[in-house]
Amino acid sequence: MPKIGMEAVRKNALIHATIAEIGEAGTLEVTVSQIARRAGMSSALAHHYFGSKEKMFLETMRFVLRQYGKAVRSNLKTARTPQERIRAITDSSFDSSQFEREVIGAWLNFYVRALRSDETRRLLQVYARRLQSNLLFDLRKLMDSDSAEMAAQGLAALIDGFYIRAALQDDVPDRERIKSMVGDYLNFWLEKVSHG
Amino acid sequence: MPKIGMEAVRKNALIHATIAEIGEAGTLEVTVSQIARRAGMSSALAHHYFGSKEKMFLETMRFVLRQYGKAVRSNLKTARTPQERIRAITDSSFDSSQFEREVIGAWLNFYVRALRSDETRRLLQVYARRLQSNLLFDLRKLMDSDSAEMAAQGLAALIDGFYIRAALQDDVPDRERIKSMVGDYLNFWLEKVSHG
Amino acid sequence: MPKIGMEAVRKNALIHATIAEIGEAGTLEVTVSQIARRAGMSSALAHHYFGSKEKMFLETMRFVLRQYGKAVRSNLKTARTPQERIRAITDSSFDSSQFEREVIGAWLNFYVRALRSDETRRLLQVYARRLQSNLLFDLRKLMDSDSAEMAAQGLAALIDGFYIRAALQDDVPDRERIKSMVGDYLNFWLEKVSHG
Amino acid sequence: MPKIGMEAVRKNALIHATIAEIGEAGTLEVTVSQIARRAGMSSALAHHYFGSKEKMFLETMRFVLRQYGKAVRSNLKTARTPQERIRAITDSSFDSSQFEREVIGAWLNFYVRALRSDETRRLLQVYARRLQSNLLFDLRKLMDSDSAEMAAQGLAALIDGFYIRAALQDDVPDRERIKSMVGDYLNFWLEKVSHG
DNA sequence: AATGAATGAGTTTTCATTCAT
DNA sequence: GATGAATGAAAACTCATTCAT
Repeated sequence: MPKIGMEAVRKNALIHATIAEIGEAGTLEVTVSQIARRAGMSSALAHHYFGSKEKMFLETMRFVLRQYGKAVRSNLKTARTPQERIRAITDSSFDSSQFEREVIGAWLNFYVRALRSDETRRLLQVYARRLQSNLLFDLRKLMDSDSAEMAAQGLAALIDGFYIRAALQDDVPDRERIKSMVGDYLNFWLEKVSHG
Repeated sequence: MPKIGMEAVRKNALIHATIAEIGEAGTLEVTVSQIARRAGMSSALAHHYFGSKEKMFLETMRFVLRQYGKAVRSNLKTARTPQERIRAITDSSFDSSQFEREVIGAWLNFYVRALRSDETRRLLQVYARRLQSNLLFDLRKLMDSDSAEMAAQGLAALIDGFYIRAALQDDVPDRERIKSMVGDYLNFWLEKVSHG
Repeated sequence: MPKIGMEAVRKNALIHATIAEIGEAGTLEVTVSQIARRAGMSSALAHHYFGSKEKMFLETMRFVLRQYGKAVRSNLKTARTPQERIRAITDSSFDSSQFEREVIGAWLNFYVRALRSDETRRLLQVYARRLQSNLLFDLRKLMDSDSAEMAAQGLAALIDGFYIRAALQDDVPDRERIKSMVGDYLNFWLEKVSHG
Repeated sequence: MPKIGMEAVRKNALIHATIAEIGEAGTLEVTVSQIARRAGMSSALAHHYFGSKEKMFLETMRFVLRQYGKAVRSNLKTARTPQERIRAITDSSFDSSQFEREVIGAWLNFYVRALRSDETRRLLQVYARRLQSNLLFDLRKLMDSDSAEMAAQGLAALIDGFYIRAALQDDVPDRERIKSMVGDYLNFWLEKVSHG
């Protein structure tokens, strides 16, 4: 077993600490010192590895997005029909790994940072578009292109909406309920295009 | 050039400057100085009138919520059937006054502040619940209570989702398109309960 | 009855408000605004009449010192023997008008201000010396000059000590007890010089 | 040029700078920046080490009280009789280390802060009571309990009075003179109870 | 590699003071 | 005479970042 370089270990620890700190502190205004302390090192070392707070947050974001990508790919493995594939994609946002308070906090953080950080926004959009095009690919097999476009937009909005409400409000349906409601929305579209 | 009755004028100017600054600067981390400068006064005066940054933001939030409440009430005036009333309520979020980039930025600011400020969260929840109960009141006339509950949750999530996407992404449907998609979602529910 | 000029009325109100504010707030860091509000006027008017906070405090100090002077003179009226005169002087510091929490607070304020304000220190010293020379005048009739000097110093220190302790500590003897202890101290000196 | 173990060094420097600044500047309204500059560092570092101005002042107070405690204990070492012990205690306040203008300024600062800071008052009272009970312990061996109580109160007031006068006035007896006058006061009491 | 030490730049907040009316 | 309006200057405090070791 090759010894893992300290760099990777440290960066990893900091990324997880960033997510944990945002989630636990319940605020996006976390300091580098807080994060570093949680990761068991000095803030100076955090800077040493990441160069800046901004870059550390970006790496954390990449990590979270990668996790999400993995969840999607994993769910897609057993999906056969287009419908199953769409469900696999939409369900991924509410997998337990994605739907933990901490991860939701991290996502919200990215959303807010994206308001002013070009790089954050770019990163977020790359993933958003990839998700959209995946959805579209399968939706188009089930309906006309215009409908597919709208269904994709609607699905994405519904997912984001449930996500943000989970972060900010109390009386929100649980994971399974949400998944089934998103599934219903997809069915609505399928029925609409078949009956219409 | 001091004049009488400036308090209302100044407070108003500061509230609008807060919204404008958040919207234009594209960040939620605005300082009192920035806002005061935009409103054409010193930061000391802003503190003089509001007491603290927190209170200034709370007042701004109340203003935005009041604006939203007005939009809802105005739209409800011509609504006759439950269906029309529901449409009136959901459409209000996408009225031009609500759907400007600056106002969306302000809303996002409140969402994020609600993460740690009890008073902000309370204020937001008061409005959210009022909205929910209004929707439920009319939805229950059209479907069973369980369905109404879910439809209300779904509508709220869809609205929030479109809202946040409008703030953060580029390729988002325009206002009218969104309104019609939210309307479609309502129709889905109405058909479901009538056919089911 | 000639109408008293507003200036005198206002100044008087501000001086009393200064004393009251220091006494009640229990701190020396009172603001001009607080004082002016208590006196029922704007802080701007306070500045109009006094020119500056410093000057307002100096006037207040003069007032308190004048009150003290009056108390001394009043007590001296009925005093016949040197001993009675000395008692009259020392007792004055503990007259009810002088020994109220508010007045003690004001005195303490002057002591502290005297640390950096030359004019305050000068004012305080003028009164202190006048008091000392009054005491000395009578003490010298009862003892040699050196003893008189020391007795005067000791009496003054004892008075100041009880005064500051009354402001800062809880378990301090009451007024009458203090008067009698100061009287005892004087008697000690008288006995010392007669027996020695 | 960072070195290890600087915390103790820096804190120490800041404590001494606090005392020096109060003493030399001749005012109690010293800023953290002034103190930090005198101690040769940035105000940020002062905050880093002490957390707040309040805490820095409290630490300084503890230091001064500790110094005073040391002086008392040192003086008590050679004291054999109750009378000698009392003298040892009362003399300690006028040891050169305690009676420097700067230290007196620091004490006065604490007195004033005690007006509003609960923790400061508590700290001050702890020491005051310890001193009182030490005095009482020995005084009771020499006189009845009531007299001992009064003698202790009188001694404390006399000490405080000389102390504050030394801080604020010019024509005050020197250290040795004061010590002997306090000693005289004790003797007065001893004679009183033996002759009375 | 790792960190304690250190700070500059910036944030909110306070307040004595000034001024037009 | 009186005040609301307004501000500059300064306060305490925070934090990302740098650096010597």
